[in-house]
Amino acid sequence: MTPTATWGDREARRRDIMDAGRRLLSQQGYAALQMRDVAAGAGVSAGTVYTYFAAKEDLYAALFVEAVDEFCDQLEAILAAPGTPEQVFVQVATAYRDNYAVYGRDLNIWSVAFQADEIAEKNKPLLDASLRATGLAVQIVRATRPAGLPPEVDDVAVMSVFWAAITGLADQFTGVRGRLHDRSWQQSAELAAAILVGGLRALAEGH
Amino acid sequence: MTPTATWGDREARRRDIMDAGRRLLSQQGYAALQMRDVAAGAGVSAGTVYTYFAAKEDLYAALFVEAVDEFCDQLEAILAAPGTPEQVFVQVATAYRDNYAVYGRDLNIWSVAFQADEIAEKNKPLLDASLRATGLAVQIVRATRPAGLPPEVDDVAVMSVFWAAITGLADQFTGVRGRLHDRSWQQSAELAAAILVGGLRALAEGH
DNA sequence: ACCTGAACACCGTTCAAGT
DNA sequence: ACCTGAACACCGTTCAAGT
Repeated sequence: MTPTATWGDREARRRDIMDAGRRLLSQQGYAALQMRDVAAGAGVSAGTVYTYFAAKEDLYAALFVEAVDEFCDQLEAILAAPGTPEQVFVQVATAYRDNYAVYGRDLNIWSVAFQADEIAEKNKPLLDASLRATGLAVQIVRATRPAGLPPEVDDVAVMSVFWAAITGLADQFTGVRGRLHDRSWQQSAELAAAILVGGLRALAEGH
Repeated sequence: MTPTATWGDREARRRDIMDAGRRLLSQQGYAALQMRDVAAGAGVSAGTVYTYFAAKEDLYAALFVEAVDEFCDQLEAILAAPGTPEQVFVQVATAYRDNYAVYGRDLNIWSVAFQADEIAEKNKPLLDASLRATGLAVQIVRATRPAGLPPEVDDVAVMSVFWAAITGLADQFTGVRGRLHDRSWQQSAELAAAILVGGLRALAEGH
């Protein structure tokens, strides 16, 4: 993780900068992601960072895209070897929580990315990563949903509700509000899985 | 909402400052909550704000406590005239969403409040408001939960899962990610209610 | 006592000058 | 071309000086 780029090697330099940023962000949080420290960590001057990323926000977005892609890889692994719907829920939620701990608090970047009606060219990677994640989530729903659900309860609707529960759980356990009760992550995720999957099953059975 | 305090009236002055802060925060978001603008909005100089709130964070916390208290008032109204569990869920979620739109993105304040093992005296109002909200949420669960749940699925465990879904839904609809699908808030909240309440019922019936 | 506003500290960002 | 680092802009915060 020590900077390795030599003079003029823009590819390695960019990697050094992202490495330095990732280290600050994941170890000390967003407030510690300061451009002077990123520069120092990458072994360059402050001005140089700006020849690689036009703004701090762009550096953050690049790191976020990287994290979303890793999360997507985990989703693909889960999709490749699915267990029961309950097990899949807990696996997805756990994978998400680890990302959320680092990036969840500052999702404002999403609003930046989608602010313009036309997606700016530089935001394309962010959009692509987001679409990949959404597509995989829908596939997972499709692979695990019970038969017999009413037609208005389609894959996207189910995903939306399950996704809400997953992000909400991750928030409880990465923030400090988790301390308001003493259940473990595993217990909470399993209970959520039991309630959500059971509720979906009940809907399918026409209760 | 125009400043009204006269020289030396600390109570009215404090109200003017909070009014100015609340207006900036709710209309333009956290990034617009700048101390110089708060001061100007309250008709005082920048330095004066600091004789009422030791730091920007304390002003934010005071506004947040105010919002939590209003939310608690809404919870009490729901508790006083409960409908079906599904209806209660949608009512609570909707009340929460409106708060979340303004304060949800910057819940970091919670971590500040609970960081010390001993709660600092100045954070007591924040703690009190938080405990009031938690207590009401548990009461609502108690009033609406089905009979026959296994003993480990107690009120707090249920609240935790339902709360996760509510915060997650609010996040979907106040952020821009909501655009990833086109369901309305009402539709999404009702589906979540049907799944969660149905799942809890299934657990109680021993499925 | 209460209030002002210039000044300080900090951090994102720029740009003239170096190699 | 690539890189440096001093300088600028902005915003939270302080404090000597006013009333």
